[in-house]
Amino acid sequence: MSVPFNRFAAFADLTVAEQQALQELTGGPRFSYARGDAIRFEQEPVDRLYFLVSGWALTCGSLANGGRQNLKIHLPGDIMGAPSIALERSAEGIFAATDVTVCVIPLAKLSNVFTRLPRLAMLFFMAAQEEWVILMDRLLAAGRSSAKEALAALLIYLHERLLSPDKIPPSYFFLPLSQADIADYLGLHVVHVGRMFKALEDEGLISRDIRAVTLLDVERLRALSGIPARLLSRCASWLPPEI
Amino acid sequence: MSVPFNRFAAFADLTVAEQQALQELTGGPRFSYARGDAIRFEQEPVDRLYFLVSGWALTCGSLANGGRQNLKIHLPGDIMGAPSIALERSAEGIFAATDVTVCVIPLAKLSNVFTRLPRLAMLFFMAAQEEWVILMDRLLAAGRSSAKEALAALLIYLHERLLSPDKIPPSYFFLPLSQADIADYLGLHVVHVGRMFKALEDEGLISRDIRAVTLLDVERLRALSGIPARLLSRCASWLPPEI
DNA sequence: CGTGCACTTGACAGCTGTCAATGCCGGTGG
DNA sequence: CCACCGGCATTGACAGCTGTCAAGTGCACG
Repeated sequence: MSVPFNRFAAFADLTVAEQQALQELTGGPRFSYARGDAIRFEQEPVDRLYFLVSGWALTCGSLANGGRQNLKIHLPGDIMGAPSIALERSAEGIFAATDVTVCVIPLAKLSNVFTRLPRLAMLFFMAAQEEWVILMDRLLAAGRSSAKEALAALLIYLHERLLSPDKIPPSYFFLPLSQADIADYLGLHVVHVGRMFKALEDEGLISRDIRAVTLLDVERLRALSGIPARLLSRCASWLPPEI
Repeated sequence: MSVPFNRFAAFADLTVAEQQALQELTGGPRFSYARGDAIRFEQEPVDRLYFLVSGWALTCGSLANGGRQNLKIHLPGDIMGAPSIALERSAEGIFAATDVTVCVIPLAKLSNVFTRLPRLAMLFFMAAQEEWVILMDRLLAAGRSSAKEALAALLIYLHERLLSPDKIPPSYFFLPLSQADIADYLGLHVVHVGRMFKALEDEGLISRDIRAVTLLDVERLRALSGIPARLLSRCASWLPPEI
């Protein structure tokens, strides 16, 4: 069972050679981690990427004063660890939010793809830019929204990401993150995350189960978050030619 | 007079072909904008990048509730507008913080570089990842720091960026941003930015002039910010071969 | 049945937002 | 040369959101 690179297919229909190259990148041996384990710490030397095969993972940064923040929630099919390839030592740690399986991608293999398949290289570049936009929306939510709006933005974001594999929006979805995880994601404190969950529930926007949530009014939640829906570029005319 | 791509040279020594390609990318006609002008609005179609030849510019995002945030401060030599190449319509606006000169880079030219020069393509990819790390540090500063710490982080960031061209740290530097600009950058409000400037001044960490600032104790400011210094990867062994 | 983790609730403090008034400075026009 | 004006920075008072601390509940697990 292989996990698709949904992200790249969103930008363009992949050629056979490109699909094969991605298969090869993510075809290496699998490694398992238990919930809470570190997949990579901060300040480690950088020589690889990680492909998340199953489970949820968190990319996490920390501050000298002890503050930490979850920067990205990874779902199966995500590539992890890319931001640090520009650095001597990794800036972000990667942790298993549930039990996970990952596959290691040596950076030399990535270079090989850039050399052989320019169009795929451009898709990697575009995916990196998309990540910047996602983080930009995070910064907007953190800096210019209330805690409740930021939580709404997180729920909408997860809703959209979980929607993509089969195009059926699961307004009920599994949410294996603890409130502490979410607090670290939103830059809030655990107690306040609990208050905001309760506020959204009291307003009839969501309902909650054990480690799961139902969005009762997606559009009202989206409006509350204030983040516009982003439409990905598809088959741009300026992409490098297929090989 | 040409403005160098300092960023790429930081990752590897460029070949003649790579230098020529960059010259060509940034060799197009210049356009001038006055302080405050929009270079590109949000929600515009995306078919180009911008190269900042002179002056300071701001990349800015906005929220449905009217909140806006400056996401990136651009100095001469920066490429602007890249994040939106993954999108149908631009997510970020670009504005002139001072009078500026820019050069337009059609995306087709960028694709051409990816096709011809895989190693340079990888350097573009690494630069994109570096931008993510910078934004990640922003998010840490916004979410897990006090307003004073976040302002210290901004001053340290500018100090390091202004240092790079000639390696002489100008602890006194020109700061052409208004307090309103800085408030939008930090996710604070103008009045509070003024309070924090005054606090840093009262503590002997900085002194201020008209649109300029002096860092009186860089190391204490850095410690206050809590952001570690990042060491860029240089001449990584896994880079694609030179052409 | 005891332990530990996660979540909930309440009270209170503090940081930051908000509003309003003032002052400074440069530019403009008479 | 002087008066006026707009943009920007400063200051003060106050409110509100979020942080902080502490205690209590419920559930999973051994």
